[in-house]
Amino acid sequence: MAKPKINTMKELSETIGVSRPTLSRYFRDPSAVRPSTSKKIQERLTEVDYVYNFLTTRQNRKSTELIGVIVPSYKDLFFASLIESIEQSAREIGYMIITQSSNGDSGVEANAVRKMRSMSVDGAIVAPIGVAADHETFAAASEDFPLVFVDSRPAESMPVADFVGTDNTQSIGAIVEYLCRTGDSPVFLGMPDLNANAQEREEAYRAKMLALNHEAKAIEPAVAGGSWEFEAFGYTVMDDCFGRREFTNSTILCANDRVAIGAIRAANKHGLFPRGGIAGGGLRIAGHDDHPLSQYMTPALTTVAQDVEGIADAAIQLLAQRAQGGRSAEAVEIFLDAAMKPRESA
Amino acid sequence: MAKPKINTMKELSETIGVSRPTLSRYFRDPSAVRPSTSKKIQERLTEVDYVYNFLTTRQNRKSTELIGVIVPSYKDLFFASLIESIEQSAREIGYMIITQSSNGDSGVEANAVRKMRSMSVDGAIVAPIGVAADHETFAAASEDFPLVFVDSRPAESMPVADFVGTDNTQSIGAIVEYLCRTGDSPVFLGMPDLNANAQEREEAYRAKMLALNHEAKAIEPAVAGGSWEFEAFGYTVMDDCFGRREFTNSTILCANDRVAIGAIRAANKHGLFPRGGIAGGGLRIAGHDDHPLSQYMTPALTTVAQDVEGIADAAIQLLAQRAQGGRSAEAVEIFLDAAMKPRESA
DNA sequence: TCATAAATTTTACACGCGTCAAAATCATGA
DNA sequence: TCATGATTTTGACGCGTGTAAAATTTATGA
Repeated sequence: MAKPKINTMKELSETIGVSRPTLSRYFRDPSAVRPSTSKKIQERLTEVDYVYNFLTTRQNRKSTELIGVIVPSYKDLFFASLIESIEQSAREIGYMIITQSSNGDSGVEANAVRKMRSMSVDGAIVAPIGVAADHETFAAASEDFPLVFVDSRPAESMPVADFVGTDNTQSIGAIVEYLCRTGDSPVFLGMPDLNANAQEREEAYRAKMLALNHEAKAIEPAVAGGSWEFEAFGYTVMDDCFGRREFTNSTILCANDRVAIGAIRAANKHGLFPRGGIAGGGLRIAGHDDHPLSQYMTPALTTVAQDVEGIADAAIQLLAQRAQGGRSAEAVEIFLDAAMKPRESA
Repeated sequence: MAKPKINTMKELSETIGVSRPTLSRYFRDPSAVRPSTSKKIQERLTEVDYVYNFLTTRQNRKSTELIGVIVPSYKDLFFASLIESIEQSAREIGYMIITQSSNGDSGVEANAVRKMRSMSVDGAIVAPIGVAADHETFAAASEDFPLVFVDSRPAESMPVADFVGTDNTQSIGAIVEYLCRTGDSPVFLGMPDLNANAQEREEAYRAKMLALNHEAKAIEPAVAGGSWEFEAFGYTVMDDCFGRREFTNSTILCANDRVAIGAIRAANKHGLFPRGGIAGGGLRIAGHDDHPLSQYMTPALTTVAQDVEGIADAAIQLLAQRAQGGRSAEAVEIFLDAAMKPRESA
């Protein structure tokens, strides 16, 4: 009972009985043709199986309505959430996203950017590797289409590098303030130095500690963590510390939730969390991001929630503006606030 | 110090000093032109900034070297792992993947399939919603290109529906056998009835229990779980049970790790896991999939690991074969084994 | 009813690249 | 040096669709 398959617009125009360009106009805007024609097309369309050819339609349009998205990894629920939100926001304005993972590798990232160029995307949203990124590739790309960085900024600045992300000063400030208010002042456990957030968050921590008149202290990882396996990093570093009975009674602020999840695992292995929940004093662990699973940890992870939807939305909006309004304006940087999520772990 | 920007192949051919078709041949196969010409092109190419036009090149090739991937959600590390592996495997054979999330909605899924058709992909890998899928859309798509289902099969069968996934009978069988051997026989906690795995795994559980001469028992969820928020489902159901002091001493086999993570959280909330780890008797919880975070739970989750890379690889290979060898052959179904991951929780 | 303006449809060409047949170039041996 | 065959390059056309300009139809008003 399959409908007859129509492959080209020309075929379709013949079976419907209008000229091909009329069809083209109809697809772009059904109200751009005479109502009677529009109705006729609409009716016949339900009786056949026709799908437009994406490649050829985009070839000739000024806009491809494609948006490129590049993230360091899919296997990170923060980025996964971001992609899902971006896809959502894009869908709403009729855009399609092309996603590529850079696998934490600047070479792969550069290839991904080049692929975006080859696909003539209208714009790209990039969560950059950060360290050792290929700036020339980014610069060349930003000649072709607007580029919006999210989550973190590349190490060196770009020509017109728009950015949308969380205000680390605000988010880290909020949780440092919370931790100081509710118990011991925190020590900081960073994350592998892979993007700007690693440093920015540590600096934000130090600044807030200074402002609150506490001494800042960062845990020096015994292992050199150059990988994106944050949980393993957090676990290994803290397992090592706890094994030496260091920090077993501290408040530990982790640079992100994935590190914190590893740290919690280490703490539980060493039996450092009392059964009845945290009861003033003792080990506390806090994170950053509000990773979807952080509330399922035991103890449930206290953290600050990034406004993922807000970031996705702002990035898409920014891209849309750039696409229309010309590219001359200054670089825009949008910093969104994060919200405290006090739970059990601190 | 930016290299001069070249937009079209024609421009490029003029600046290099060869004809455009020669360039075309060079890009398809550098050895297809005279060595001296090849060398000349190669050298000049490093001095300019030229990116091929993806849309137009694919328009005229017999193969677009595009593979569509549709998953129910990005925010599920199993699917995220799958996508990452597929992207990897595809990259190795020079293919690019186009990913779309169906958001657990069959309407969105159907749109995604149509988008794949419009993009003239060479094939598509689909982790289907399963229940209430739009079969007509799938059937129409499979006329255009080979379709491989992964993870689960759609409720009704397709014309030629290739499938690659885990052998639930083997995987569930293995963990049921393990659980029975090491302690009490398990009760089964399913997952929301969203795809074929939900039922298949319960049936596999019942079959194995029967074979081992144990009585099968499934926990009846008090809540109707129709969403993909598996952790919330597992938590809610078990929190309810534990609140009534039911199953507090049982061995619970969950249909997947995300459900198990929720269940573990509930158990910890009710203080059901002894501090020193599981010591014969008492509550045990096991999962299925080997979710990347399952080893960071407390207790670390005992589970069976799906061979994600194997699935991705097999799916890509299958697609490649179908693309070359014609579409006449029978439907292929590949079932991969899963590997026991005994950890602390059972 | 007819001229004229407004709206719609069609004709014709463009887009950037793949590809084939024909032309040009090259290497080889007498 | 020249004819011959092999290889490489080029000219020309096609892909499916967008789009501007021309042609046609429809609507308006006297």
